[in-house]
Amino acid sequence: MTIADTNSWRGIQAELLRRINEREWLPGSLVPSEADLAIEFGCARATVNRAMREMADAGLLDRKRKAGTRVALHPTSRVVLDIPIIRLEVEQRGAEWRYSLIESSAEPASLALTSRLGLPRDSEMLHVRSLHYADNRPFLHEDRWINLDLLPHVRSVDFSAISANEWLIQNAPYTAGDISFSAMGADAGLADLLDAPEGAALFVIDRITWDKDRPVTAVRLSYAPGYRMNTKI
Amino acid sequence: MTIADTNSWRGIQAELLRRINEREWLPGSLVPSEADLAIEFGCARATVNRAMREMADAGLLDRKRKAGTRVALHPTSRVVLDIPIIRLEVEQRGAEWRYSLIESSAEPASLALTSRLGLPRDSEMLHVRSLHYADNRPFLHEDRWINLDLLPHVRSVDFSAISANEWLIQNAPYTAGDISFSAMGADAGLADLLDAPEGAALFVIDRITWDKDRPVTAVRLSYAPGYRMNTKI
DNA sequence: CAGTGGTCTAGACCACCGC
DNA sequence: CGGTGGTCTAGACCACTGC
Repeated sequence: MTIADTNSWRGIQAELLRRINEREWLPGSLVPSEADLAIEFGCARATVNRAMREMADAGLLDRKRKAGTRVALHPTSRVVLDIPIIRLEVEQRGAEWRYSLIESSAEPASLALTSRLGLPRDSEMLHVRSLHYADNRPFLHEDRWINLDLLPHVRSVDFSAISANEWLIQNAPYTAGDISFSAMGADAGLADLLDAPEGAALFVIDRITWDKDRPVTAVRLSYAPGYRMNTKI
Repeated sequence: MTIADTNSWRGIQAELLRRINEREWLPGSLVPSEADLAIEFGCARATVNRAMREMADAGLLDRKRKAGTRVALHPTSRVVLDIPIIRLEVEQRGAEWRYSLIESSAEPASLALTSRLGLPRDSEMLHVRSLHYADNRPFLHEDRWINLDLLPHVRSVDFSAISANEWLIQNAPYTAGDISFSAMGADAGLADLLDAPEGAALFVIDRITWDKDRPVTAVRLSYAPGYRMNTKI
């Protein structure tokens, strides 16, 4: 009974998921050791490990050496978001992408920004603001600051021909990033640009990327009203 | 040269990441086969596979049998969000969590909802609305519909003693879910509940969970203004 | 100390698919 | 056909940690 269809790691994982979902293994309870499960399923321990490691990564199992493996008490759902290049995001929605540069100029960055990035105060950064359109309707406003120390040659890039979003992804690798999602009311300027009423609720993504502790770019994406970011668990 | 610090899979992965980040391997280019890399690093092929599989999962590499492994052309950044129980989310912020039930009653669900869930029209569902507080200030409004066909005994649960959020996580397993994030202006009712001005921009999470194609629950979480959801890449 | 998970190995077979 | 990644095995050593 409860024989996995196959003794592949996927089959074993499915069986383990079933036991958790059907409350055969209760939250918080200790589950058999890898070695025991390997015997039960008639496979190598590495195969059981492969199945269980993913479940532990996903937060479904808590594993500790010597203490063994337990079914997680508070299974936090883990959501994976893919954040593509904006052009591709628009095109994947079946819309025509268009892009328009508003402003690109080197300016001293605000104290709030430089301190957040760990740069000297009054550092000069390249400030690029642009609008992305989907089928000729404003889709999002991209407000970006680029670290000129790290990318000096960015001064000569023509951001009316390629979006900063796309240029950076192709030319400025990063090793880490902070992202936050929030909602914000549109101020007068944004409302005008996005063709929305002032105060309209906008979905906002703030992102800072780093290349080994050196900041690359800080960007705020403000989506036109009605935008939804969808995914599955 | 370019010797990995160790021949552990993490060391190898770090070295591969370095080669990609430093443009030693260009986007779109073919990288050596697992077997060749195993020889180069002096380790087993499985160890190289372990390192590369994660990078492929993360979208950094494109792998195909026979065709080999290439550096991804459009590295879409993949973001992982952990969505915990609301009580824990509040407590992790160092605030005191409090909860208050607004309403819990069985009602026929709207046509929009039943069709979305694939239930017969006018199906009766349990409608639970409640407020979560952080340090006595409104934190979020939870507006939930629960499938009474799937969970008939939920009628007798006292949702003034335990939040629907927490009860469901502990008692109603699911196998899949759809999530969407958006921004919404507060209507009069929400504004009043969340102690916010009418029209204030709210961060909203809509989630539907399924247990093998049967809907479990649909919920909308409307966060009080100022909420940010943070994560790292 | 001893049991558990974390990792690595050397080898093997297979599925896929470009050639 | 043959090269590549996907997976599985049997075994091994080790790190961690509860007892």
